[in-house]
Amino acid sequence: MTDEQSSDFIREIIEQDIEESRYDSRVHTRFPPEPNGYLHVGHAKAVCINFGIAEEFGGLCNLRMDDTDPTKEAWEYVEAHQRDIRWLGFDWDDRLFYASDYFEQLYDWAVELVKKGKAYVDDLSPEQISVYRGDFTTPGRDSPYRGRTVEENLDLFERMRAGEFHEGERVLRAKIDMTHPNMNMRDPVMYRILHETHYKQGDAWCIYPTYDWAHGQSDSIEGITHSLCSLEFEDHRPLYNWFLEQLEIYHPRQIEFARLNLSHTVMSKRLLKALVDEGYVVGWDDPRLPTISGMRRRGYPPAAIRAFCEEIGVAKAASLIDIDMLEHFVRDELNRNAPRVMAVMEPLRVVIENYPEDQTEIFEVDINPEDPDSGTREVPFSNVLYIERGDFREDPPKKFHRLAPGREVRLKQAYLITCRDVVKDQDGEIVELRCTHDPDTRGGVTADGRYVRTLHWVSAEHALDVEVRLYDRLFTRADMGSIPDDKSVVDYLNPSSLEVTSAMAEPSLAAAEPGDRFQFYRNSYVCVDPDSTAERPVFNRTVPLRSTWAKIAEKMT
RNA sequence: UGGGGCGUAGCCAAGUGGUAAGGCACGGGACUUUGGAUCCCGCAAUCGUAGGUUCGAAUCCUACCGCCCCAGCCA
Repeated sequence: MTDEQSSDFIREIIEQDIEESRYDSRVHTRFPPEPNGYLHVGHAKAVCINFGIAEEFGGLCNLRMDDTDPTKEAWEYVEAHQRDIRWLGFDWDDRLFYASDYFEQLYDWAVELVKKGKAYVDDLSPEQISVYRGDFTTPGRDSPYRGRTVEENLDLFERMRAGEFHEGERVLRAKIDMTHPNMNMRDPVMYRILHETHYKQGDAWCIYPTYDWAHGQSDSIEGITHSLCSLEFEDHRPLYNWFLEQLEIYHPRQIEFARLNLSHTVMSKRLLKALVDEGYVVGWDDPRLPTISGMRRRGYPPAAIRAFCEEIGVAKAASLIDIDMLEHFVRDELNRNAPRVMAVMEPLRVVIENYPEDQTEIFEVDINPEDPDSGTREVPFSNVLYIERGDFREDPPKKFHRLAPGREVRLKQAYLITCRDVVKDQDGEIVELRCTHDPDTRGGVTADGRYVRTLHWVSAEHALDVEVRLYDRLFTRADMGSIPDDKSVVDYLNPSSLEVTSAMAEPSLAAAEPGDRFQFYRNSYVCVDPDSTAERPVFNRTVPLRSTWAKIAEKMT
């Protein structure tokens, strides 16, 4: 966003256009979602491209709802889209538009095409239209209604609008070429009859323009210079050009780029909606979903998503990006900004034998060692503590450098302690460690500079019992776009994509608010969930910290 | 099969006739009050294949192969 010199083929085209004073050197883009579901990372990429390019070239980017299908759209989605795009860090000022607000203009233009003999009302059924269209190898045939007079077409089209016909009874079609090798040019449907209430236009209309008829003209109306869209619209470009030429109106330039595919997840609104509707996840904002709202709830910072979108680039090759890449940017951002806090996931009781039983010390612990200006927080210390069970081994393997009988470790910014004894229950289970602390190491400082590992800890009596939701990838398969025909995405759901557990956390966390992000020291980045209450704080694991120890341990087994 | 696109390391991706950037992942080391971070170093590409043009080709030409999209009154 600052000194980016990174470019791509789209930016190059735009630079070229500016140089040639095309569109008076203006740059005006738009992000045109349909309000029929929630936005996901794939949309985030498009948002970053459209808003980002406008920003870079000193231009503007509109937000436009492409709302031409009343059967699928709703205000809920319009609102969610705005919330999500703002959260991502972009702003459209007062330029929120709706394709449905152009319905009247679109209708007038359709009438104009009818008058020019370039559009006609067809009485064929949907099935017949499909048959008449032919296929890849067979040219289409003209509809028997293709030869209607302008007067007849005008009359019929008016009556379509007036509501005289049933759904599916007639459509308005562009009269282009039924034998065209590009299927989109075989007299595409411009209007269909839908006796449906539109979430925004109410019952004002019973004929609705198709996307193909509405999209190009909407861009034209808004004076868009560069209509950036995904690859699948490449073959629609000739059609959009045809409409614009027939209408002799302002002509934006369309450029297509590859949409984003992420490993271990799905990116189609249809599949996401199915997962939500069928209860495989808790909602559109389930932290396991790649939706913007899901990532927000999971704890992904918007800056990380933006950095990710910048890094993956813009190209035309179909790609599948490893989710590790996204997580890298999440960690990168959180490492620099997330306050550190101590929470013990699997508590092992530690008693400091030479520390006064009735004493409590308050230590000032760094909020974020990465950020010298972040200050400190207060953490209470007492003679009974919890440390991570995995930080102790009775019989430590070769490369294990943490606590073990007779060994010394540092408790983060508190004291160095040495393990003196191991207490077990009847089953031989370790239930407690008896340790001593070195009073000369207050704050974790050693006079002789001896090197010991540092552990996180929490005072038992002050600890907060919190819920922690551990998330993992939603699907076990990397490429969900190429599953076998006899399988469904549900077959690849990761059974352990969510595991609910608890932790003993330092008391400062009692003040945490939903949406607050932290690093559970040495463990994970987390984010307070909206389900959180004062009685029961709930944390979502955004992403675990990387761990070379985990790799070593894995190799040893 | 007709049309439209795309093929550069495990995954993204620069490169636009002068001898293959960068990021992710991975491996090693230094440092460390996070086995994190940081810093070094390493890693891997006969540039889909085969021909051709050229002093010189990932870049130009030809053929072939592979992958993606299109036969909604969805967007």
